[in-house]
Amino acid sequence: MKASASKILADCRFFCDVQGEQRRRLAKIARVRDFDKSTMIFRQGDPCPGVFIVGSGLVRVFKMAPSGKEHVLHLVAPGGTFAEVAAIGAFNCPAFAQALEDTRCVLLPLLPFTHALKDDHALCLQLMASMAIWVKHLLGLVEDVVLRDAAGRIARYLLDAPRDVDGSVQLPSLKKHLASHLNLTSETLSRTLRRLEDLGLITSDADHGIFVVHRAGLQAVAEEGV
Amino acid sequence: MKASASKILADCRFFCDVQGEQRRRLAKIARVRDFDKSTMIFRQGDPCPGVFIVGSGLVRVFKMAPSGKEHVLHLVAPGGTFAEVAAIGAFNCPAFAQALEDTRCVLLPLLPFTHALKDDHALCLQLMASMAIWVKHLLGLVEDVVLRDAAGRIARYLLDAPRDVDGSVQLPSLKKHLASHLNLTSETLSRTLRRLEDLGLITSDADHGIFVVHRAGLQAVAEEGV
DNA sequence: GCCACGCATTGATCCAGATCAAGCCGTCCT
DNA sequence: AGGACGGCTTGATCTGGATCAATGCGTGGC
Repeated sequence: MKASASKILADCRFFCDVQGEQRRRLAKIARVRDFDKSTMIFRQGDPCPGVFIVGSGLVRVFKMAPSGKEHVLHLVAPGGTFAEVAAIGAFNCPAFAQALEDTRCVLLPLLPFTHALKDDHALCLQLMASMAIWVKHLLGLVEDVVLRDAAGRIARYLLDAPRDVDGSVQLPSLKKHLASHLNLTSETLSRTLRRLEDLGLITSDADHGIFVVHRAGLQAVAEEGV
Repeated sequence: MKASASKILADCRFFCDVQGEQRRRLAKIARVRDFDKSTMIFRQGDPCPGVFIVGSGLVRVFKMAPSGKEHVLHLVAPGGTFAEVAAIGAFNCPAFAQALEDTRCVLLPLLPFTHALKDDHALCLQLMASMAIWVKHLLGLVEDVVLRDAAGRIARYLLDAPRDVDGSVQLPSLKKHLASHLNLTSETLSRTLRRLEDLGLITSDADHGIFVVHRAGLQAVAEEGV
């Protein structure tokens, strides 16, 4: 579990294609950071500390309205990164980040990271592509929240989510975080999952496992609602 | 009005800092494209033709739900770009683009553009920053749609929108497009503007001019709603 | 000039999902 | 073991904004 910085770098989607000298350079500036469950890693408006890569654990990145309402932008699992965009764009953290479990991260501190970016064209191209993917994710988010109803969003989530070997989808630790991600209350999430179950599209079992029984049916729900 | 390709390049936020040889290279691959009012420039799912830069006119970039409901991601005025992200990330167009007026664009076709990107580190860095800004815009959009109510979204729009010399805010050509951008119906937009007017926070006059009378009050609306 | 069409405004109604409320269950702490 | 707490489910109600509908207004075509 408690991997070294270079191991974490090697295993992450963002940087795994960066090889040789560039990789060594990144490894050199990398710093390991451990966070206890539920500690806040940074807050909206903080100066950006650099790029984080999750080695183990789980991180929740979310926005907060002045009213206190929260919306999770994404849940970052091992191999994922966060704060890349703020680091690249050189602005303050646009959201909060919180460890949902005991979490080990690698931090590439802002200054050496931007220097590396300036020097290294290959790295730059690499990151460009990763950023484009992040934009795509955000567009999906907007599309979801704006153009789909509750059932549609859940259906899309289930269809897109990574599946286990047995074909089941594992829900995040807490349903309320998933609900917030889908811009729903946990009550509505609960009700809608039940409805999908009653329709025979999915089956669920303890603990947090969901089987998609009727893929085409779910697809229809994602596209047409209800 | 009908500027040349290199003039348009020189005047756009995205590329205006690209100088000398790089600029010449871009100018060389640039192609002028004219679109009549209300023609569709590309459709969601189309292969990405390259990066567009608006020289004159106005372009609406929007998503469409299977149900037919639309949501405008942004309105691109002269000096703005669109399809950059799809070009950089090498995926298909994630949205529709439509000319709202007679519009002249510069197109940097995909292939030569990506080649230029591969060769030119300075250009790469430049675009990276621009992309980060686009991400920030999207985050603002998500935040708006998810965390604010109708009045809050309109208030934020009015506060952020560029002001004329006399301090007035000019609304886009059609209110229904603004409504769609804010994820509202035009009815609700109309009603809410009236409400803000009744509260003495803004005054409006024909045509499409809005004066923010009570800035602090609007700020409060943006943050706390109603 | 006159008509037709599309946009804006206003009113009446409807509905998805939020909110409020209650009960259940698992887990952690002492 | 007992109890306190937090998350999940389910039911009842409320509400912001959508939808439906009617009217007025400006613009462009003929």
